[in-house]
Amino acid sequence: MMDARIDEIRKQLTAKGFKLTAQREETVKVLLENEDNHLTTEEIYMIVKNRVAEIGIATVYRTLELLKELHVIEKVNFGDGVYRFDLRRKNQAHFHHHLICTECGAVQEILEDWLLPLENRVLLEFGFTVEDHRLDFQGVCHSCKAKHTSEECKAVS
Amino acid sequence: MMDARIDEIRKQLTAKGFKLTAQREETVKVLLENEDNHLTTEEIYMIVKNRVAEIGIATVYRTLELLKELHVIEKVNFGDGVYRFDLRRKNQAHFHHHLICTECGAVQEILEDWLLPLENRVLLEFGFTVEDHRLDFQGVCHSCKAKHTSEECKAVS
DNA sequence: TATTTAATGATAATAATTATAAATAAGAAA
DNA sequence: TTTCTTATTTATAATTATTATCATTAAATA
Repeated sequence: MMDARIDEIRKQLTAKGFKLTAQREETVKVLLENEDNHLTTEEIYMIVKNRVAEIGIATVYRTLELLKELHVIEKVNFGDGVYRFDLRRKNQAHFHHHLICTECGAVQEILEDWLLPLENRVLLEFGFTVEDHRLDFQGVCHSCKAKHTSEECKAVS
Repeated sequence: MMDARIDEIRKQLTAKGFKLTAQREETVKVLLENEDNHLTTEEIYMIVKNRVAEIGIATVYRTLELLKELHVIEKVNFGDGVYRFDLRRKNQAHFHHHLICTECGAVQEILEDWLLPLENRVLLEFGFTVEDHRLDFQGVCHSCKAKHTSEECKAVS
């Protein structure tokens, strides 16, 4: 299944005259293995370097930039000063939504697209044709709330 | 009206033991005068410097950080590598939505809050309590589309 | 007025990213 | 296969945005 995805990306690259080098392939693999995380360039570089020791960080930067151009990945910024990368899942045109916990920093994803009605409204009210979107919610996640209540219980007892 | 807004901010500051210095006041004024733009720290610094020549950029950074803490402004990142600042309008609890044109770069705002139903859904389905949100749409704005059609007309004639 | 504390400006330091240039690898042409 | 051309990489320098430091200044308080 991962091989199929890599082949697909190879085709996308060669179609535009690029090559899937060993460095690029390893970077793609790291992204595929971490589909649920949002890794920074640095983090991706560290993992890739363990496998292809002679890789330079500039190559990782370039590869990520290239994959972004091909819409294989998304470059996101949750406001903590670094860019993170997020694989666009197969058969999923839209960029998924995020629930960012302001207490523990956990990022949960909503895979379903909740914005189609709003995009229609944007077209009608503003004459703006939406090509992509981004929706993040900041707040307190389920487990942090659970932590609070248990702490309150302790405080009372 | 601007003075009233500044007074309000002064109160917020003094309530927390901070002062509204001349530098801070001038920075706030620039933000108020540019409510519809999303200025970078550098841009804000340049404008303020024209009025208070001896101000240093570190002060602008610090002031913006402080205003962010007080929820007077929002720090946003549209993915172009710099942070921009956006004044939270009076009587408007939520952070407004953005329509970002990928052709001309214009950023239009939706002031109305369209996300309340979705925030309720997030609570029900994920047990996640939303404190804030961010919604950006990328696409083609009305005037860029108009440009296209006129160019197509020229091409035909 | 003297004293304490907050805030500032100048500048150094850091962190992330991008540019450069020489070396290497890969594919196409001979 | 060998040569030629081009893409890609590595290592490193340069750049950019941001943060930290620290001496100085301004403001508030006793």
